[in-house]
Amino acid sequence: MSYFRGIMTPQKTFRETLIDGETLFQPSVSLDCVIFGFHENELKVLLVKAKATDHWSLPGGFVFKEEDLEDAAIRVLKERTGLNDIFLQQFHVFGSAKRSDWNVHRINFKKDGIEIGPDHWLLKRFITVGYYALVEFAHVKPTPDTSSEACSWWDLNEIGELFMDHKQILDKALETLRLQLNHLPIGYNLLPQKFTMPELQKLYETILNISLDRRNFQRRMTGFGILKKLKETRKGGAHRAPFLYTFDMRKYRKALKQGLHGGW
Amino acid sequence: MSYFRGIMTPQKTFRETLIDGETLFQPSVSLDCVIFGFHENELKVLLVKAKATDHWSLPGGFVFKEEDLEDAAIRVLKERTGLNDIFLQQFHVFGSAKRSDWNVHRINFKKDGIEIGPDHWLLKRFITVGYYALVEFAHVKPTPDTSSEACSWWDLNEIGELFMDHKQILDKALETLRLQLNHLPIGYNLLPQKFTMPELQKLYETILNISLDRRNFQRRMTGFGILKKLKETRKGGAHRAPFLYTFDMRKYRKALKQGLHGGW
DNA sequence: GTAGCATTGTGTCATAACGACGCATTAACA
DNA sequence: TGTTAATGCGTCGTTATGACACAATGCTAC
Repeated sequence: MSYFRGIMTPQKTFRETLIDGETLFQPSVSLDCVIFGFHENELKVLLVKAKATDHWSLPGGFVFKEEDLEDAAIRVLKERTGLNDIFLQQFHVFGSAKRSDWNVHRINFKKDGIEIGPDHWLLKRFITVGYYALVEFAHVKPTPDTSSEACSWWDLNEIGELFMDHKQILDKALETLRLQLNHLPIGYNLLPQKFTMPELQKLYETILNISLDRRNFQRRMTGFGILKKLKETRKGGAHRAPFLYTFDMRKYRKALKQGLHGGW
Repeated sequence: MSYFRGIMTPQKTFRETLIDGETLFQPSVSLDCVIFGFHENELKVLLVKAKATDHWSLPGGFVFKEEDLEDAAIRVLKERTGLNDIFLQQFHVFGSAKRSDWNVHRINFKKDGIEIGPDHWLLKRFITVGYYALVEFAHVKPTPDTSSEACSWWDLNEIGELFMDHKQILDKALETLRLQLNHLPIGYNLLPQKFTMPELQKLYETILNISLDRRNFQRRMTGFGILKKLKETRKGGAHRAPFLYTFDMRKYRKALKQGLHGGW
């Protein structure tokens, strides 16, 4: 977690929260969100850039004293994306005693004209809970908080070094996504309502990082019986217009309980 | 987590730890272990019974200020089982704000002649990290700590109500075990070095809670190429002596990377 | 000892799933 | 209107799966 993302209540400024944090938040615990979207046939991740840091980081936050951990994650997502009802999965806890060099934070704060003492709550050790979220790209309005320079989508392949251990957290999220692809409605949550078979295939290929045979993919997906083929096609592409599909959620959920059998 | 299991250092008594806890441990964070074993063709779980509680609970503990979360789990496991090098997997964080009614704890402590104030660190809110462990049943020496009445194996089917939300934690551990059966060396860690095909099958059947065809099971398992068939048989049973097998760890690990393909 | 019995070892067969690939169709563009 | 490139739809041989038959073996009971 970046040390000052998503930690503000709507009523309080960043500076106030920095002082009050110890009374507001559950100590020791933070959370970080890996927010996935799918756009232009690429998997994207929403990152934020704090003013005082050199690197981009995952949007994160802390847990209010009386707040459920999961509600805190929902709150952070709402703040950064503007969305409610986000598909959210906890995937790992990062609890190394030396996840971060907190001294860096003091220096960064100082650069920003903020002095914090060595016993400040923000400099204490935090164990962070990783959540990943799947969102419909087009519905998201990336929203930086007032302490951020930026909040924007990054192509998965273009992400370099991240703040603290955030790259590891991201990698673990991707690994989890892969393992859960046959057990959770991942396609449903990343794609728009209507989508084409090539789009669905590209999503699978991106997540699994493999390439698949177009025709076999189609046979298998339709074989699951979780798709409804529409009579519309997606015109405007340079070639033959592919048919649009939607998920048949009843059958999709039913199939996922068993896990979508077979390979990949 | 039971509120006073596994929180003692070797040097300190329970009562001392109760006082020092706030300075020793990372606040807000606890961990609970679901320790699985396999014995007499049944899946077992190691539970502890605290003197002051009415219910059995999962062995758990807290995290020292400078200790990695994972090391804390390893420490708890070592204390309860006597084992090093335990197969350990983090599976979920339980972060509901109202996981427990801490008032119950005060009453229980009082029964035991221990008075703690309303601001005592043990009565604060804890977010607990669930770990499951797989151990070789025969190697374990269940060891209660000095504040426990008992520490012993329970058959999975005979476990009734547990302390706080520990039943939910156990259920989630089982669910995770099921999902990871084809991706982690679960058989290897639960079974003794040498085992028979019927034993391996029973393990699968117990974890997945289904029954499988004996002959198809054997074909599939041998088909993976992860087993070495020995020339010995397990004599002493009432009928034909089954052959013994061991895992071919090289091939096992290699196969798990892809996931053991196919059904179940 | 030996017959009975329950369990394990091994194999068969039809069916379904899978991987690799061919060819016709169609929308945009030149 | 022909070219191009992506999509729709189908084939074929191989492999994996589910269901089941029968022989082999080690204890037990007489």
